[in-house]
Parts: sequence; C-alpha cells; structure tokens
Amino acid sequence: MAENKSVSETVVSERAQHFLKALIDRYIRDGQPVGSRTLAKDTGLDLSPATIRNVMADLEDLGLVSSPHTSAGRVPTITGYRMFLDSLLIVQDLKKSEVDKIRTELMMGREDSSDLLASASRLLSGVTQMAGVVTLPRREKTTFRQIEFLPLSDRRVLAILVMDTGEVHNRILHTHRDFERVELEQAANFLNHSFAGYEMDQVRQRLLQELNDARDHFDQVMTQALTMAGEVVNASESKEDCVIAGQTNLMEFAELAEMDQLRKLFDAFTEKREILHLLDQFQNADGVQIFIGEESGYQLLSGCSVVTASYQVNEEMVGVLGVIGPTRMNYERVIPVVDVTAKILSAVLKKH
Amino acid sequence: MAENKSVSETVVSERAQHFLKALIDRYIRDGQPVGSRTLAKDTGLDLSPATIRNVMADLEDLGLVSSPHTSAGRVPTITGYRMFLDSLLIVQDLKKSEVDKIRTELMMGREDSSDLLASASRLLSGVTQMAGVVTLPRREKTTFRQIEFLPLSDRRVLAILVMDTGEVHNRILHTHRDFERVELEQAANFLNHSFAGYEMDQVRQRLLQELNDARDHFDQVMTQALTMAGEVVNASESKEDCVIAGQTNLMEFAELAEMDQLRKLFDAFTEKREILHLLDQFQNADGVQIFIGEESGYQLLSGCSVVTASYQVNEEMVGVLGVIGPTRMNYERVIPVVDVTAKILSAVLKKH
DNA sequence: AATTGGCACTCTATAAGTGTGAGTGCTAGC
DNA sequence: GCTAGCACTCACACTTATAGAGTGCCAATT
Repeated sequence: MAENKSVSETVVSERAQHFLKALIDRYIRDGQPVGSRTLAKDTGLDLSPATIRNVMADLEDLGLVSSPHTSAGRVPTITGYRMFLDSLLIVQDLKKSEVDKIRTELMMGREDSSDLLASASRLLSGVTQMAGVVTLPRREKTTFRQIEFLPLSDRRVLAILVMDTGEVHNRILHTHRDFERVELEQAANFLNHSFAGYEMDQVRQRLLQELNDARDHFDQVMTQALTMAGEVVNASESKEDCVIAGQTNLMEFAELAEMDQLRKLFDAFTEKREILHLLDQFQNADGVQIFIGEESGYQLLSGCSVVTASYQVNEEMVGVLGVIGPTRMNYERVIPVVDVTAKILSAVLKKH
Repeated sequence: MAENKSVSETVVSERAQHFLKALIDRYIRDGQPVGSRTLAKDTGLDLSPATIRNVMADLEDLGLVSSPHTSAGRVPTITGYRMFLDSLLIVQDLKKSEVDKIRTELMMGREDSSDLLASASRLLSGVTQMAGVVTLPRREKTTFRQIEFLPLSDRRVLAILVMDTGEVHNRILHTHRDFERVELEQAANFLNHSFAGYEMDQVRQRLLQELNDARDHFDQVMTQALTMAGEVVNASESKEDCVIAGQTNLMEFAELAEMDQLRKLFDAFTEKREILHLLDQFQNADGVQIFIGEESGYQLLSGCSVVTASYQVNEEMVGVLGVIGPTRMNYERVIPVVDVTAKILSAVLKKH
C-alpha cells in the first residue's frame, strides 16, 4: 500500500478524490468554506473529523483545495474544480419532462431564425437562472441562399440577403442613379445563379473576382450589381453576433456582488466582442465544454464559469451556445441542460 | 411685510427660494445632506448659519426639504425638486462645440434608421454618463411606404415592409401553396397603390375591410395577399419598441447601489414594456419634460428621474428620447443635451 | 499504520461601548 | 430681522470583548 503521495505526480488516492467531490458538492450547495466536521457527516463513511483533516491537508498540499484563512474550512481551488469536472463529476440525463419542456419551448412557432436563437438564449437563462448566450451562426459557415434588390425612391435600393439558416439581412443602398425594377431583377438573378449554395466567405471572394472581371469588360450594370451585393454582404458581417439573455440573474450571486466587477461583466455583454472571441474557441469542440473564468487570465470572468456546446446546421458546427454563471454553479444540472438545448436547437434548425 | 408663511398657500419668499436653489445645487454636487454652515458659504449673501437655519426650518415646514435625522443637514424632497425644476432652474444653451459634436455623431453615415436611433441612444448615454433611451417611431404615426413579397422555396414567402422613416421589417410567411413571382408582384403592386402614404393604423383598418370584401368575392389571390400583408404588419407591431443604452452607467450611482432595486430596473430595461408605457405619456408634450421617479408611484424608478423630449418626422411627433438617471442629476447639463439631441435627430430624420 | 480524541491556537464575525464632529433648535441679545 | 452662544442629538468611526468555528498537532488507541 505504498502508493499515492508520490513525489510530483498528481496521483490522488481514491478516497481523497471522494472527499474532494463531497467537498465541492457541499460548497456548491451553500457557498461557504466546508469544515471537517461537516464533511465527516456528508460522506457516507463513518470517519472522525480529525481523519478528514489529515486528508484535507494532503489535498491542500496538492493544490486542490485551500482555506481562506487558518480557522476556516476548505474551498476548492481552480485546479480542484478542474479535477472535479474532468473526472469526478457524473452527470445523469435530464428528466424526460424537462427535455420536453425545452423542445416545445424551442418549437413554438418561431418563424425567424434569429428569433429562434434569441429564445434559445432566454430558455437557457430561464432554466438555469444564470445568463444564457447563443452565438449567431458564423457567416463563413452559413451558405448564401438568395439575394434580391428592390427599388425605392430617390436612388435608393433595398438589398435583401437570405441565408440558408433563414436569417435575413437587409440594407438600404444609395446608388448614383435610379434603377428599373427589371434591371435589378436581372442582377439578382445573375447573383443567385452564381452564388446560391456557396458559403459566405467563398461568396465574398468570388464577388471580388467577378467584380474585377466586370470592370475589365466595362460592364457597368454588372459592376454595379456586384458592388451592391458586396455592400450588403459586408454589412451582414458586422452585425451583432451573439444573443445574451438573463444577465440580471447574475446579480443574485454573492460572488459577483462587487459592483465593479459586475459592471465590467455587463459592459462586456453589451460590447460582445470579448464574449464572442471566447466562445469562438469552442466552436469546433464536440460535446459540452466547460471553461473556468480564471483559467485563461480573463480577469473579466474571474469567479465565473462558462458551459458551452456547439450546435449544427447541415452537419456543420456553425455556432456555440451556453451559460455563464458563477464557478460555484450546479454543473450536474447545467451540463445536461446545455447539452440537450444544443441538440434540440440543431434539430430544429435542420428541418427548416 | 406680513407676507409669506401664510396659511396653506405655498408662497415661498424670494430669499427662501434662493436658498432652496443653492441647497439643491450643492446637493446635486456632492450628494450629501447640506448643513447651514456650508450653505452660508455657498450663497453670495453674507449671513450667519443661524439665519440659514431659520429659513431651513421654514422650508422644512413647507415640505420642500427634510433632514434624514436630527443632526444632519437638509436634503431636498420631491416637492422641493419639483419647485426647483419648475421655477428655479435656469438652463443655458449648450456650448456650440458640444452641439456640433452631437450633430456629427448623429450624421455619421448611418444608413439604416434603426441604427440611427440606436446611436442616438448611445450618444445620450455617453454624453450624460447615464442611461439613454430612444423609442422607435410609433407604428400608428409612421406611414406605410412599400411592401414586397419574395418567393422563397417550399411554400415560403419573404415579406418586406418599408416605412417612410426608412425602417424595414421582414418576415418569412408560410403559405399553403407555392406562389409565382409575378403573382406576388401583382399583389404587392396592388397593396402599394392602395396603401402608400397612409398611416399604419389606417392601413391595418383598411386591410381588414378589404379582406372582408375579397372574401365576399371569393377572390383567392387577393385574400391571400391581404392576409400576408396583415401578418407582416402585425409582426412589425410587436417588435421591440425602444433602444436603451448605457444602463451600466447607473451602477456607479450610490443611490442605486442596492442590488435589488438595480436588478428590477435592469429587468425593466430588458422587458421594456413599462419603460415604454412611461415614455409614451410624453409623446405629445412639447419641449423637455422631466419626470421624477417617485411622483407617480412607479417604485421601480424611485431615486430616479427621467428627462425626455420628443422628436419628429414630417412635423409629427413620432417618438420620445431621453435619459434616465438618479434624481440627483445635473439637470442644467442634461436638459439641454436632451433638448438638442431631439432637435438634431428630428432634422436628420427629416431629410432622409 | 491508520484513526481518533484532546487541546491549544487562530481568525472571523458580532456585539457593545466610546469619542468625536457635524449639525440642529432655541433663546437672549444686538 | 439677524446673530452668537449653548445644550442636545445622532451617525460614524474606532476600540474592545466575546463566542464560535475550525485548524494543526500530538499522544493514545485500534
């Protein structure tokens, strides 16, 4: 029995792991440092507090738990959480009734796909009581379905771009002369034939090529059409890229009580860039990913965790959805919720 | 000199008013109860604290100021604020440079009118360091310009509604059969001829009439067209109706430090209904309106004030814009900012 | 060798007491 | 009508005391 506690190998005895899990479970429950007495009662094993203390000391040496001060209980560290998440946590499936609730909620007559994503976000936040977030399908991965131009008055043209996800973008373009309806229709026809079914980044590239060609041939109409198309494609690019819901839920958590941090977080939610950047990393990961705020120096998210899963359209992962909440969150519940939501969302998006 | 202090008439002596103004100015400055000594120094008059105390006692009897506890200075009451705002406050015009800043900011190449409103909201919040809010033009007041239908695949039609404000709404409709492009064009043509230039509530009414007529004549195509139009018109109705920016600025204010209240406020911002209802009251008021949170039992806004002005399109007041912040705000500055922004926004909207 | 009881020690959180300063109200005098 | 003076009040900051939770370590037990 001369195993574990070996030099620098992070081998943690079976029993110690059990205690770590018990501690984290408890800490997640009531958010206060867990003492040896409490823990002794929590685990099924009939051990005295003193024994637990010894084990805790070992865990502390390994950097898995720490105490805020000498006479307080123990609190999991980031690495403690990591171990918990990676190997200790066993998530069971969501209850059928809950799955159904999510499904009906998402099915409910959403016509527009951006409505759908927004309601997925709201759903996530509602079910978990934390902040829900859904990235819109990445432009590069979505495919072009259709473009149309409508003449308005006074040298203005309304350009409409439809993606295969059902997203619609429109933009009013100012042109240097009036266009006839037929002209615009022709232009749209051409563009639709050339580009339908291509992914947006290909579309953008080919748009440029064709534009050069058309210029070379002094083809005015075509040049104009391509320019207009380029404009609306680029505009669709810069649109807001994720939907966040239920931010205010985060105000309830004691660990985020500091106005200052909370404000920074909320500002990031409005700005969205950073959040998006963060989520994009998980774009191509399979299954549920968990990210603990401190892990990557994002001090913005210190005290927070992000639980994500990506969703698909046409077998291709196009977006990420998830939940942002305090690191001390109920993962057992949140993980399956995120997982199921991603799957259902993919299913709903597919058949539309 | 047996004037003021008369029975129930709220006659406040010239001098007392002067002190009230000085007190509020000071209170707005540093947010703490103002004592007689401080006030004595603040006013130009060379009076002793004791004299001031007497006057303050009078003001307190009139309910214009109050002290949090016996040995604290005085704080304005709601009625005190009201008097201050109604008759004591003199706002001077904004500096030319600031006006220019607002103008350029709003002019800056916004194509889309909803972009424009959003950036007005951001502008308001940026300049005042509080929350900015702009209601979208009221549907009933905006006029119908154009509607178009585009055939998508699989019995779906994209309906596009353009208003005279430049707003564009679109919606994917599911129909019970496929439509030819020409059919849809005819339908759109008809609708455009019949409704262009009418206000949206008229459009909705007449849509219903025509629908009945068409049903009576068993005119299938027309019925379908009118139904589709009705659908997109109604959808445009239910869209989110105001743009709020810079909410997080409110987190800085000590009087809103209570998480609980702040959360309710933020929730109201996301929900928007209540805010909208509040702002709609000022729709037709001329010039800058100021609303003190407590005044109307909206406990949601207790501790807050709302400064608004309405903006116009085609000589008609269609929307409201303004700023939400703590009652203890710098009105001298905020009022002209709101005023000017409303005027410039109207101007920008006009010539588009 | 693992477990346990006992004990001294540490540190927090809470309450209770203490001064100090800002500010008031009142009264008498200018 | 204004002011100086004075007694009084109250919040706030500071100190001190106390209780409680929990630890670490050691010696005893199994």
